Amino acid sequence: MRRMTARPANAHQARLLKLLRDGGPNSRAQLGDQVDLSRSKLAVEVDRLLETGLVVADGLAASRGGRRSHNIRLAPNLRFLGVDIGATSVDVAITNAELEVLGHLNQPMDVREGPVAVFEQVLSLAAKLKATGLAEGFDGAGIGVPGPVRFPEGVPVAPPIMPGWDGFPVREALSQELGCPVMVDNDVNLMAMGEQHAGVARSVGDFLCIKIGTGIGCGIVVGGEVYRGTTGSAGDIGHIQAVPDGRPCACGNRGCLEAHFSGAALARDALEAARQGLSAELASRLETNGGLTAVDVAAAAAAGDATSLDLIREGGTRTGQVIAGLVSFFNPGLVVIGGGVTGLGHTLLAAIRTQVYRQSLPLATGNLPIVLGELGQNAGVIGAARLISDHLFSPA
Amino acid sequence: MRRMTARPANAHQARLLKLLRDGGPNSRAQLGDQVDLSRSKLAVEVDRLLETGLVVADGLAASRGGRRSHNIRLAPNLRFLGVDIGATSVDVAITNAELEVLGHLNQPMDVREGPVAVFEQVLSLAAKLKATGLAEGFDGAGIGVPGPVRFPEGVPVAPPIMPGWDGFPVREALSQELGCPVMVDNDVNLMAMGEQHAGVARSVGDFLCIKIGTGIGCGIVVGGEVYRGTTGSAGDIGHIQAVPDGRPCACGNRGCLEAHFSGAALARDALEAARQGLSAELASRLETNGGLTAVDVAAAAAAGDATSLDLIREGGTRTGQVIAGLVSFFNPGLVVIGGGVTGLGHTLLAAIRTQVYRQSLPLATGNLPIVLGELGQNAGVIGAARLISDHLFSPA
DNA sequence: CCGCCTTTGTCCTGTGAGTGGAGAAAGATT
DNA sequence: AATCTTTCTCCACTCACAGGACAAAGGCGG
Repeated sequence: MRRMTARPANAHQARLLKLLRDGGPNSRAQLGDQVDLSRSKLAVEVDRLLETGLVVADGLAASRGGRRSHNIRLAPNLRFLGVDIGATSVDVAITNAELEVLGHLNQPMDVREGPVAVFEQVLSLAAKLKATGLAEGFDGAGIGVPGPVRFPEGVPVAPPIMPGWDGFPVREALSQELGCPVMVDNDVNLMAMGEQHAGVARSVGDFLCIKIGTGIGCGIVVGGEVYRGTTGSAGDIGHIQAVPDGRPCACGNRGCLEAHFSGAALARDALEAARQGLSAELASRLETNGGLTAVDVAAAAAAGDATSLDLIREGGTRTGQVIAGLVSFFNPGLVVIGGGVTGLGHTLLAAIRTQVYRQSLPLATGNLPIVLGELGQNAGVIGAARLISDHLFSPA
Repeated sequence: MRRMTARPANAHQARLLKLLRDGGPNSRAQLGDQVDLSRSKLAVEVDRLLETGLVVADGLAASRGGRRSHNIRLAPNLRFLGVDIGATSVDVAITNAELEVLGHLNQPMDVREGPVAVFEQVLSLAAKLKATGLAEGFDGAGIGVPGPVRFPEGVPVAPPIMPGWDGFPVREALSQELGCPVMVDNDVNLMAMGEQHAGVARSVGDFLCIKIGTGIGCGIVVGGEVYRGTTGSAGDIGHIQAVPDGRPCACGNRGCLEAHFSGAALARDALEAARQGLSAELASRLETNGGLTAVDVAAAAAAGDATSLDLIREGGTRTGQVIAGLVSFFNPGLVVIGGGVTGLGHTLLAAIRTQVYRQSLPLATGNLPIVLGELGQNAGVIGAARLISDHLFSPA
């Protein structure tokens, strides 16, 4: 099947495509209300989009009191692939052009196996999704990796937790395999874009998106655009010092936030607590599973285990301390908390909120919502689809 | 005398005005090289600018191997007023349209006297400069105040150190008095704009500008534009916690950076040291002057006083700790240190650098210059002139 | 000093983007 | 059935802009 080849020829067409992506099928008249073009000009551009096949007619709209308008929508056969590579698992999803998730697969995996092994997994998951009839091919793919990325080239740079990925041409390689355009970004940035597109951060221009998973990272959105920093490492807050002379960290320093609270740190603390006999609940889980993860702590906390609740609260406080500093500095309109340990939920959120509101100045926190992300596992893949669609729906 | 009334009619004219502002007088041909317009179009726009009187002919340019081109420049009688209100002094300067400082006055003063008293001072200083024949009137004014500003309206909001200024219509009032357009911003943001326009930050897109004066603030520049945050309080880093359970701060918390290091904190520490007999140098200065300020500490340190050097080093370390966190988060291409205590100079800078390079990840610090601002007292007023010129040199 | 090349400035025409109005088409309202 | 709304199409007109022809002004070698 022939895939999307056309791109919008000008800014007007790009604008229209994004309106159709974000607002779904729409009548010509409604589009006219949103774009500030004369009717004649609009008709010309819409006709050209129809010619390219990016957009198709979709019946008649309901009347608004007069002649009914014609509906148009993005081509229903367009498909984007969203890939979210985490430290310990990978998510792959297929979306339509409106970025609705049509199918989603998740598989445990270790990034440290290296890019080749991981790519095999990703491609096999993509093939599995395709086999269900959801897609006949991909018009574009977005992919997130858990480390800094040189964005224009789509290449990871010096990623601490993914040895073997440094300099690997992710974009180039995946594009080759899939035969479609690919964009690469940091996983946290994609989560931020996901929540911005379809989650809690709709209509917020400046916000922070804290992702707490195996590590801790922060997506920064300035004026609706992801800010990546000079070398692509912006938002790397896991190694901000949270505790002076605190625990040694893999990075060589002491007291890094990530050493005190993250999925990995939480598992370690829980193991320690179980071994020391501080928590019967955790000890029994350790025995059953032969190991402990953040998920066990979440479950134990939900069952009322005091030790687990304390661990979560203390972690939330540490995280809150760091976030308080960022809030003073950045003055965001919203802070989103997401990532794997979101299962820790409201206990964590409450601890973070308490600390931030206590430590930041009222002017910055006065009207500052701190909320959990609402897309869960979908945030990353939706963000990935959004990334590539933004690229493809821009003038060439 | 008639003042500037015209504004650029379109983006091309705005572009040309800014080129002439930033690059000085220029030939039509050279402008053509920079703007990617056809010669005919360029000629039309330049002619229109000449008609408005914003730019004037300025003789013939040197030959580049053929017919000599005509020079043009911004009208030489255009004047901007730059005002930088600090906590303890006020700077007023007059610039031409190229933002060169033609005259500069500085006067000690206390913001806490309130807006009315301060405005009187500012207007009298402006009048004094005018009286020297530097200007016959002002085409625009920029003004910086030491606290958060609701930027679009030009009104201070909840400024901690300037009671009485909250909600005072600075923009409106000054515009009325001077009879010209006025823009208001935080003093730190203006310092950042100054260093960006004429100082160390030329050609850097993303950078931080730390101003250490009576308090501590940080100007944030993203993609060449000042970032002000959701409520205009971005960069307010003085109350980030630097020392857990540290000194009580005026804001009600403990351990704020500003409570441990700033002009005010340094003076307090020096006084304490002098009284306790820890430093003969400081004690003698105390006796002579009847009080101590950051300037005394700088002088004592320059004279080799160990206690003063220690105070500066410790302050630099604290500041460096906070900056390290910001660097990890923001990944800037440059960090500029400026403000009143820049007299502390390289001792301070060395301590900050040491701490930042020790605590941040190599990817963020790898190629990160940390330097002193090079404009000193001029940074704020140049930034102020830049602010209003950016406004006036944009299409209405 | 003279011819020739280069650069700059001016004039003019062609093109394509875009606007706005007239009127037709299609439906709602009474 | 008559009238009002809304939508769509068509067309003429304006405007921004490019690009070429040509003139003006200078440099340079003989």
